[in-house]
Amino acid sequence: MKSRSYHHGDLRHSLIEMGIELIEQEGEGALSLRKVAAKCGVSNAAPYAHFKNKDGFLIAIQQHIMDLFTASLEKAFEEYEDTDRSLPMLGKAYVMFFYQNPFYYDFLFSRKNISIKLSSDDPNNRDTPPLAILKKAAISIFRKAGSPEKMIQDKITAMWALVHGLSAITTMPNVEYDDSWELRIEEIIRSISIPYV
Amino acid sequence: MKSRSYHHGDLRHSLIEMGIELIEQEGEGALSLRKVAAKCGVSNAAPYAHFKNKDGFLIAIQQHIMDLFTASLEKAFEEYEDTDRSLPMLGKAYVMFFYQNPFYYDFLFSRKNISIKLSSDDPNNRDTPPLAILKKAAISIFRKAGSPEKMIQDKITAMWALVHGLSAITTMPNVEYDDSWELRIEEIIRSISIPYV
DNA sequence: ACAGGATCTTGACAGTGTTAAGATCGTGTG
DNA sequence: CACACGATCTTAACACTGTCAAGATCCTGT
Repeated sequence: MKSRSYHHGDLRHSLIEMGIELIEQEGEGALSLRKVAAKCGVSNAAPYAHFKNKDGFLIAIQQHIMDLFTASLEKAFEEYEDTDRSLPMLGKAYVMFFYQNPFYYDFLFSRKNISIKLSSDDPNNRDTPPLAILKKAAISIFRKAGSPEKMIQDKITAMWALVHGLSAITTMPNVEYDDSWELRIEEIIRSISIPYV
Repeated sequence: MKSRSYHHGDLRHSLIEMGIELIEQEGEGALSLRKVAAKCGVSNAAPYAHFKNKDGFLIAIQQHIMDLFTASLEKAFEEYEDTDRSLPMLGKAYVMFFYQNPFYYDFLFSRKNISIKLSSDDPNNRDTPPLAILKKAAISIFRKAGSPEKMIQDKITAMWALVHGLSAITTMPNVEYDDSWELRIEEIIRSISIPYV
């Protein structure tokens, strides 16, 4: 933590924080390793001691945002667990996380080449935490409602697509919303999920 | 069209085509104005006679892809007009367009700063053609089915979010699909839209 | 105490977007 | 038909970027 010594002390975290700050202020296009390094009072090549290259740095930021996303969904899951609103509220949390931080959505899903996976390709079907939480809640609800087992997969996918699509739409520039958008989100999700419950 | 003269003859179109080709071959990260110019046998600064800057070039590519998207939806709309499958099939066309060209999805929706709008912010509510077609078909179906007028807006948004979300999900890397994904798309859309029809 | 690894700096290179200045071409106007 | 003017293209340069090699500095375990 000493700031005047040769070694920074906490450079990795500082770089990530300053990187996010820079993107929020000037947009992702203005992000450069050199600028972030300068913001941390450190030289050009210093970041290369902590990240393989710029993509590695971006992936670290994505991971950081993904952790925030996970925490946000977990909180909503616990709050409404075993409630009749559990699924709509979880979906709303999914959408609101990005609605309130549009840059998070862009940054998490806009760079296909390096983006971390939401759904996994390993044979054990181990999804990323956010998706796993959503699926878990959905399965529970749909089973309880007596949905035919063979349709549950499609319903889960539909539920995921709905909230992900709402996230995409609500973070688009220049999309118009007549009413309070936040209130409508819950109704929209409910209008889809209710028939299943 | 003469290729050896000082003037290229059709540089603007060539740049766009070569740009798309380059992205498809080497990824969007490898796209540079200089490389595209070279591919067209033209010098560094030549593109600046046709586009204000790189963003202008990217916007032109987006516009080109948007035209393809519009044509694709219009075709599906005409094919299934006044059918009981019109809305699911239109939704499927929406998803399949991007599923079959994942790079189109990225390029159209991944760059918030410059992306052309799907929904418009002008008071006349004039949406972009693809969205307008989808809304038109949805309104017609929902009205015919006797949906309460004040819920139609939410249902349309849900429909849009569903197909847009499916597009996002199916173009993600490393998302696993057990069965033939194309067939499932129709069922997923139907499972949502049927209750309304 | 000190060797070795982690961290950081300096300096350099190739590639990029962009602009200014000027060369070449085509085309409408007299 | 001439020719001036605008559209198109080239050359040359600038600042900025990602990245790496070589070396300086610091920390930590033994």
